[in-house]
Amino acid sequence: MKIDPSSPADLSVQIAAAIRDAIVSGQLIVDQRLPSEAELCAQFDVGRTTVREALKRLAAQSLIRTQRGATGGAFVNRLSFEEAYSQQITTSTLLLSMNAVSFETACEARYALERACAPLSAIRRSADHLATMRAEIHRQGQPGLTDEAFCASDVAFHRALVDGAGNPVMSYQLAGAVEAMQPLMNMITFTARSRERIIALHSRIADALEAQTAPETEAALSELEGYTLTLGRDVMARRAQARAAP
Amino acid sequence: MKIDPSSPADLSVQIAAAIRDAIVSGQLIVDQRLPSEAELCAQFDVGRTTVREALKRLAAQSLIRTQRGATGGAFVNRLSFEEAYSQQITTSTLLLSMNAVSFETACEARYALERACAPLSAIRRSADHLATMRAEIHRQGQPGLTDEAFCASDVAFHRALVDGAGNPVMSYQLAGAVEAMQPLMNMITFTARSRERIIALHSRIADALEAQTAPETEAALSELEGYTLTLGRDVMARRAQARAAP
DNA sequence: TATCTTCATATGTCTGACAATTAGGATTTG
DNA sequence: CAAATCCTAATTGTCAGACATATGAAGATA
Repeated sequence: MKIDPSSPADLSVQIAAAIRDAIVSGQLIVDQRLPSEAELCAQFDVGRTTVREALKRLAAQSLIRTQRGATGGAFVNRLSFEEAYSQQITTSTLLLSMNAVSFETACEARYALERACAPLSAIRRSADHLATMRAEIHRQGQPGLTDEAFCASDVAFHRALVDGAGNPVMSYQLAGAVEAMQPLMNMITFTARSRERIIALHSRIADALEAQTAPETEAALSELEGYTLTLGRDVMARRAQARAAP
Repeated sequence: MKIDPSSPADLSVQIAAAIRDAIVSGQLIVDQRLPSEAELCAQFDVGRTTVREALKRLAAQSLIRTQRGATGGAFVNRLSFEEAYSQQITTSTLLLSMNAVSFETACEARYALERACAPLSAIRRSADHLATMRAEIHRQGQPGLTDEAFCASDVAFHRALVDGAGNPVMSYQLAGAVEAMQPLMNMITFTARSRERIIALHSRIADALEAQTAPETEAALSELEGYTLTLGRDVMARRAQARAAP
């Protein structure tokens, strides 16, 4: 692990990159302790501030964790699925909010990915997953439910569908789609949507999964996509109209 | 934006979280300049070290960028698709290498997601995408190609398929699947695979996309999945045998 | 043996200093 | 006057040293 003090890049960036490479390439393995800050200072011939900033960069990416005290230090962190989920959700949320992604594009991606779970979920969904879905459907039907709560329940429903596929890698990959895009869509469509219709489609999905019929699940998801898309376009059109004649 | 000095959490973590929240919630918008380090020190009533570590954490997540000089400072960064791609690839790679994900699980997720692109790609793939795929197929057939180069070409081929869907959100979501899992699979199967067979399947996929027939594309992908799975199992079995009788 | 104390070690934070970079204004020069 | 140059102020990057805080381990004590 070496750095170039004459490089224009910040030293802390270079040090972080060097350590990251060592982790990714397997030179440093999970739970292994990194040298102490003082040792890293000596190794890279830099001040402690610089080493610390490099370590904070890595900590921000969940690559390491630090512990204070006598036997403390920085340790290579086992990246858990949970941490990866939440990172993906933040990244997806920002990506969508900062890049002018059209409603159509986000909607298309979200449902295409979710349909990919349908065949697996139809085979593997457990009673637990079905129970979660039914419970969320029931909650969605309760009068007086706020829009926020309905949206959260909506996310939980789709989450159960995705998790039903019993593939943690897919659940991770879809975290962004479900937990970042769904709220975004809800935010756009909540004024216009019919809860009844959504609940009916959710029920159809749950029924299809219970019957383990993948094509029907996919069909219901496609219909939900179509409905969401129509809603989105309606809202957009209304907004454009409002802007044109205020 | 407030922090709690009596909290057990590190101050720099709290400050980073406060600023992150402000960005995600839209209080700070893209390209907006954050207060200078000195101002942030005063605002949070902490030392400059602490503020700087917080800013480095955010920089590591591409949430801000910093610039030196008179009109410099920290600015809210527009998270580009490219940055998001590379973050996803690193995360996916680590997630797979650190969490004992079975070959079957990774393979299943990867092809399920890629099949989700097939219908869109069959409709939208441009001549460019087809040309890329054909070029990669040609390269894959050249004798003397190293395993690394074959793997890279393999990734490029699948990447073109995914990009052919013309949906940047899907391309982003699939970056991890293609660029992290594909190399992993190649690493496992390269000793046993038949390049001819893979090339034949790639050609079948390219033909199907050229003819814009989604089902045939999906079928070819499924066959590729099946072949990859068989290979993986063979290799695993051979390894187990080698361990049992060395 | 069980509990308490002390200590060494490590990270977390603060202060002050200086270096490096950069934009913009002031000054000099043709 | 215009252009080039220099100067200056603002800002981040790095460093050194100090102290605060947390924590495990060894030693002292009941």
